[in-house]
Amino acid sequence: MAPTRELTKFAIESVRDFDAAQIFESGQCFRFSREPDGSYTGVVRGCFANISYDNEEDRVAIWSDYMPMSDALRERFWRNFLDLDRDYREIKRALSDKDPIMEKAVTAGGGLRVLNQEPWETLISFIISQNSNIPRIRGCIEALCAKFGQRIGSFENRGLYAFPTVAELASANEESLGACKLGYRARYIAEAARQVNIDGGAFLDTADEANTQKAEEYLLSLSGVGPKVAHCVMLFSLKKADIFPIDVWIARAMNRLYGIAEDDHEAMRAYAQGHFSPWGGIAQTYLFDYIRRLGKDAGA
DNA sequence: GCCCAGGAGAAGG
DNA sequence: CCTTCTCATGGG
Repeated sequence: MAPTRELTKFAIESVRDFDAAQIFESGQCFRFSREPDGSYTGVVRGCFANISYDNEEDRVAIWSDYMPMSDALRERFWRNFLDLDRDYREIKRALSDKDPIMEKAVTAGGGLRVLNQEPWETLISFIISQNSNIPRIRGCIEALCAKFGQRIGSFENRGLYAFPTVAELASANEESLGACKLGYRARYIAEAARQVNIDGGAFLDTADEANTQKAEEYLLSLSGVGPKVAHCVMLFSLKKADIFPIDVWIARAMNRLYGIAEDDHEAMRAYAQGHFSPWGGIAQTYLFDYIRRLGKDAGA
């Protein structure tokens, strides 16, 4: 990629099991866009970044805004975001051994990884996601960032904005939120922002491995957050790799591929717990990708 | 125009 | 506890 603003390059070597398109178009994140050269640009914790992968050199290249930190911390930052410290080769092997369906899913989406995103952004993004579709969710989030987030410059004629902070959304009124085409979700977001603003949302920054129960309980207490949204926040931003979020696509996959009744989410969760643990959440990511490849009519 | 979307909340049984 | 209805909107 030809940098058109003051960007610095950072490379991470010896990375395998990585496919930028699979990762950034998997529906786990909504702020990355594909560039003509196949790289992906987005904003991570207020930092603009363009991320690409060289399949022959096993190298991830990241062009980003200047980051005021040592190279060691910078590497840790991106390794954490991209989940590079997890051995997906081993996880894929373990999941493939479980059953032939998962083996196919893992083979098809072999470059997927579960990103470690910023919890607040993940929370709001998945409140928006309910009963919507991915292109529209992306549009709503970009509108929200442009209207309430801090401007951090531009890239290729597009304005760049940080995701709005808790305080920025807590002080927004419902009508101005409505301008982002959020529909009935505008109230959920206004209320959730005020709740988190008051209680500090402490857990959102301190993902305690032993605190899964408390994290879920807290999330479910927020406006507009039910089981599915809570589980997505836990999996995609709180490092809960064994959590198995169930949406319409996963329900479809568990029905068509595993023969479980499409409305029996409890049976699906039990099956996941029994067969995919401790990688239920990662298995879910492969399955989500796989059933969408097959199409909604697959196996019907 | 019609159906659907990475659901949640409230009401009613 | 469970089932059903409603919510606002745009992408395909």
